[in-house]
Amino acid sequence: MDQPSRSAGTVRPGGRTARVRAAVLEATQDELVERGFHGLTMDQVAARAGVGKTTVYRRWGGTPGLVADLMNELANQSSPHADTGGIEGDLLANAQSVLDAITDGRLGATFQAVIAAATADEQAAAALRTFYLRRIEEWAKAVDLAVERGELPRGTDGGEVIRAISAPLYYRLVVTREPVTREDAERSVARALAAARAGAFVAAEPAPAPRARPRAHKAVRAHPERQG
Amino acid sequence: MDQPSRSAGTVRPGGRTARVRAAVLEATQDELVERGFHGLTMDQVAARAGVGKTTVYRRWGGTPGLVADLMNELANQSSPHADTGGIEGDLLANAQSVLDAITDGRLGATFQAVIAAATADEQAAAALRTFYLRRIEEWAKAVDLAVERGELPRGTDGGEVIRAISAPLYYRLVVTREPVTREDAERSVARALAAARAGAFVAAEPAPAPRARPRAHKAVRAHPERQG
DNA sequence: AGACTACCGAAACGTTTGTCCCATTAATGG
DNA sequence: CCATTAATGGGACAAACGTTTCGGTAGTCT
Repeated sequence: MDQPSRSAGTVRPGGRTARVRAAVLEATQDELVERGFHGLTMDQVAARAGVGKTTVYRRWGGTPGLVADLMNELANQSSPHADTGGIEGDLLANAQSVLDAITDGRLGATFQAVIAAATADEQAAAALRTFYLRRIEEWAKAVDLAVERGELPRGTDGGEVIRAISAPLYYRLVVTREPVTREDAERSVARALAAARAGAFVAAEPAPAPRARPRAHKAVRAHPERQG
Repeated sequence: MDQPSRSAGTVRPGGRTARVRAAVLEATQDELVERGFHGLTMDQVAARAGVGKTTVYRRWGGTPGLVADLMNELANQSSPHADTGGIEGDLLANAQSVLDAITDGRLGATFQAVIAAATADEQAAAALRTFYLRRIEEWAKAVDLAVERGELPRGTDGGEVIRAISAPLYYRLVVTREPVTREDAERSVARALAAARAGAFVAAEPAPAPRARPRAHKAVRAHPERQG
């Protein structure tokens, strides 16, 4: 939200500023791995980065600002969706990357920290939301391709399929706080795929004819013959 | 973990102690509604409850302890699973109760606070885990009944179905931080149900014969002929 | 009713956290 | 290479936080 990465107008993005930012973000990540978000202190980060405490407060405001900036940094490094040629392979790749983001030591600590920070700070929440909406949008393309290949019903909402795969993993991470395993990821894919094939991810109401809307109260069913 | 509700051995659960606890927990909830977990301070809670700051520190230790105790209190008030006669109605009731727990002002603030607290404190995490595992276990019965009625494939994992319904809602709440609506809840039920009917929630490997294990890599399929 | 004692509460205390001031450093532009 | 000035860094400062002490209040038991 501020000017951590690149400032407006007539400032100097030159060497020192960038160097300080890199050192601070790296120190932040180290601290997150060792102590988690609640154990993150501005003082400690400044000391570890070898910069003045004042500087860290001035540029990031507080620990939520630090993790938010870190998240924005990760957002710039996000990779494109997989394209294995089949929808199951793509979705498994997606689930695997979610699993990494959760369980991998350094990366996992960062993501969990941002989730924690987002519960307390709107800036961190915005960074989190932006990151995931962008990520969902990217991976939704894989689903769209599968629809075009005829692997999934026409009209399937790609973004929702991607969410459906991530959701159970985050549920275990944040709500029930159980360990999240590779098997969980595979099951998640299998289930989302089963629902998608059954047409449960086809948008309910395109509403072109506003006449006697079909209140689907029993279950949502696929209509593959509808021309998208 | 301490002795908030009822102490061990030769203590006095008498009037005053219970009165103090009630006042403190209510003040805690009020503060959570107004300021959220990160704005919760022991000082403020004590003042609002009209009790001494020392007392709150002594009995609850810190703000995570407060929300953990609050969660334990809610756990005691949890209601049994719905039984509408059909699995879809039951699952919709479940989704609705999750939705309430998330969006309802007072209740929602409490649950979100516990989720936030759990990211920082093991005591709060334990309270959260216990609450949800118990809740899942309770609602899984509704799925089991549906299996017995023949509405779902034999061997369907009830707990996993219940998780699958809650997961997308919490995902929106905690990760993408989008508003969670009634439509989200209904969609969640429809999708979980579609996957369940397709047999995607049938346990993959009962593994009685450890010979040449069937690596199900294509998709998980139902085996309704297995004798439970 | 009276003694016992578990529990509570007000205030003082040391520690941690965040802010401010001002001298110093080092990019930038000529 | 030098002047300019954005940005940094150390240290002093105020506020918030959590802990400790000790006197007071009110259940509990006989």
